[in-house]
Amino acid sequence: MAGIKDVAKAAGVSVSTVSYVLSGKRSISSKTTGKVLRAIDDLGYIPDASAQKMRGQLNHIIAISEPMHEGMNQMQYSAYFMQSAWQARAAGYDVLLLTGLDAVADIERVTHSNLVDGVLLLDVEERDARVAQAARYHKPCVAIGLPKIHKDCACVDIDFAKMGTRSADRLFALGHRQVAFLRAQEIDYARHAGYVLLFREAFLERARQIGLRIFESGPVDNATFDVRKFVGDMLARNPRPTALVSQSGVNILNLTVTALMAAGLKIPDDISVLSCGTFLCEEPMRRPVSEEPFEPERLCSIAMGSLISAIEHRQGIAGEVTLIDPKFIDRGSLAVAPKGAEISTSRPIASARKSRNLEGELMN
Amino acid sequence: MAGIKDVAKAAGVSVSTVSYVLSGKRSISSKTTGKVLRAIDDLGYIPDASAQKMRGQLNHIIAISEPMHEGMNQMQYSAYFMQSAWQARAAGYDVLLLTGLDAVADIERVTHSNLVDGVLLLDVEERDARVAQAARYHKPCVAIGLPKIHKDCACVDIDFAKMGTRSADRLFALGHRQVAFLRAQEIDYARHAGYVLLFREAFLERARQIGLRIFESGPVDNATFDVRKFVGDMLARNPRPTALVSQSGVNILNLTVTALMAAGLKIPDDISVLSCGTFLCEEPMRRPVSEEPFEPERLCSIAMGSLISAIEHRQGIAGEVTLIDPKFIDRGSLAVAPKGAEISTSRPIASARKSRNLEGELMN
DNA sequence: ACTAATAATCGAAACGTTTCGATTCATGGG
DNA sequence: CCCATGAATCGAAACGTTTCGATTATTAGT
Repeated sequence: MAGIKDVAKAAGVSVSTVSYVLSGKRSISSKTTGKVLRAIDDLGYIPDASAQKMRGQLNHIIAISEPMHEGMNQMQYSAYFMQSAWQARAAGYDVLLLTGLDAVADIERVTHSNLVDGVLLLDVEERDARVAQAARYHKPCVAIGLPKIHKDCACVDIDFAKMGTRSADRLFALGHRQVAFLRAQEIDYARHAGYVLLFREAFLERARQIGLRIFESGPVDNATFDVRKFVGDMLARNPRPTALVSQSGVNILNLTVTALMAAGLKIPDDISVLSCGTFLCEEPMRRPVSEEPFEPERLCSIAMGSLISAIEHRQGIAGEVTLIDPKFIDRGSLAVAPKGAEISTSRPIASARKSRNLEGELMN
Repeated sequence: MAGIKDVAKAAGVSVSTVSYVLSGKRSISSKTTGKVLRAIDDLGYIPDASAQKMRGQLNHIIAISEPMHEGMNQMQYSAYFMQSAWQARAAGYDVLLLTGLDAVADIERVTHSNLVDGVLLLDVEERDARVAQAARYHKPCVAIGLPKIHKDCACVDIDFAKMGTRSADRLFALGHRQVAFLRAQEIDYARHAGYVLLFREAFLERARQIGLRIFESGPVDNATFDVRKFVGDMLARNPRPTALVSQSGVNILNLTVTALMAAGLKIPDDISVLSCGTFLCEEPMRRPVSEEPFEPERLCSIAMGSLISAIEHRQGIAGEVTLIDPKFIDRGSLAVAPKGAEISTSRPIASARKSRNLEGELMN
């Protein structure tokens, strides 16, 4: 393998001259520059990354920590990871993936051994050890997510609390007063995934404040959840909910939507549906559903940007929190609450076209 | 950051003694060993990876190359990648992901700059530049896949040619003579994905040899493929195919199976279904289908094993080819060819009456 | 008690860069 | 013609390890 010495020899100059040609930190005559560049090209010289790093140069490597855990949503998982990798690459950084179960140890290993320039934390939970221990890394560190303890780590996330408040308000403004709430998977609450908890809490709290009556689903498990029962119970209520807010994954939501339609309800005329803190690939949905989505691309872009800026300007970012406004995607599954449904369940739901027409006329 | 000098000072020994304690390459008295280990622990010392690498030590980093390309199957993509990362980690290696579009340049960069100890190539195509250029890397390199030119690179893959032959034989042995063949996505043939071509070629060739009549689908595009037409055309043939071999993805296959069942055909009594070179997540399938699957886990395990062995024993593996026997998963969708169907299509297809009606409908 | 072997430890060179300070050479102002 | 300035280049130190050869301390064999 050709080293800088070989280049120097081939070009008939000293080692330091070659280095200065490459870094441009001192002026070099154009004649010499030419000779050196030609030699570099001839020999296919590429500087040794380790030697450079030893001299305090940047590696242009970023560690991404995403420990594998059970019930992990593969799609969602790779969405964040791929986005981050892509963003990093666009900025000239390579990505070292850490999936080990003892994440803190892994991060400490790669930072202390000076293998990476910075760290990005994915899939962080409400009480995340990786974030809590960030001070130990001695390298810039950014998390996507907002754990309780985050004073030693920069955090970037969607403002899920605002999302909860806003969703309650949104339905209220449309006249809904009875709202069904479909929980996320139980396992996500159990592992204290921040976004799940933040949204639910804020949503329920706001609902209470403004007088939205909530019918919350039982625990959800993708494999065993009984959608028919949930929908049955929901429609049996009096007064019947006129809107459904879902935190659940695309599969369960799709089944639920299908069941609602099978029960003769039209979306959004008879029932509004809103999915929050989710990532609906359009494809498998029976009917498009409006949502306040995850935004892996935007989040990763912001996080990676601030991480790289911290790295390159060698300035700390510990404790910085960036919450971005949730976005609303209108797929037409939200509408004004139907008048009839609030008063009594003994009326036909929507099975008859007439009744809906009548309602429509009455509302004019 | 504590360095080896600090440890030496704290333990009251020389730098080289500390190094020997760590590497165990010379005998050190247990008293000294104790002092040194305590100092290391106190200071939280972790050796600088760059300095070690400069002395010719291994990095324990493996580059995984998986260029992003259009129409990439996210699920399948991450399956291989995650498996590899997992296997690497289990062997004490971290993983550097290269997704850039100019893959050869990226690999050359990380190998020449001595950033990684070896390279794993994923998603390789029949004429894969990364494999063809493997000689330039000067580091051990293993590909999952078997391109035409592979003399400078070790290759690990399922024996898709054997899979093709065996599938033809399997159906023949069950008495099938008329077989429909559902192609993979056109884009996969177009980019010369090796497995797709190898399987199809071997399957069709063997079919010709033993006298299997093949009805091949038109070009498939996940977004636009007309499943109804394909199934309609297939059932309209005389004699009607008694088996379906599919190279297509799970979505199209599922639709096809659904259409077949809707047409009144029972699987496997009226028609056998076999999926080859696929990765059927059970969940979304309307009916389980027997398959000769991809085996990401096995493949990655073998590939990573031989890569790491080459790295650690510093011995070349260029040109080594490992083809593993395809596996057959019986999900009960294969059966002996129905007697009637072979002779004439004027006979009822299934045991039932409405099948003719449906045939008629489909032909409209 | 003396030598030979072995165990334990140390000092210094080497790995491939970057960068500081020193040196040389040309240029222009007085 | 001399000195000061700046451009172009060089030599050597430094980064944090590993490892070689040398040195000293210990043990065993006679």
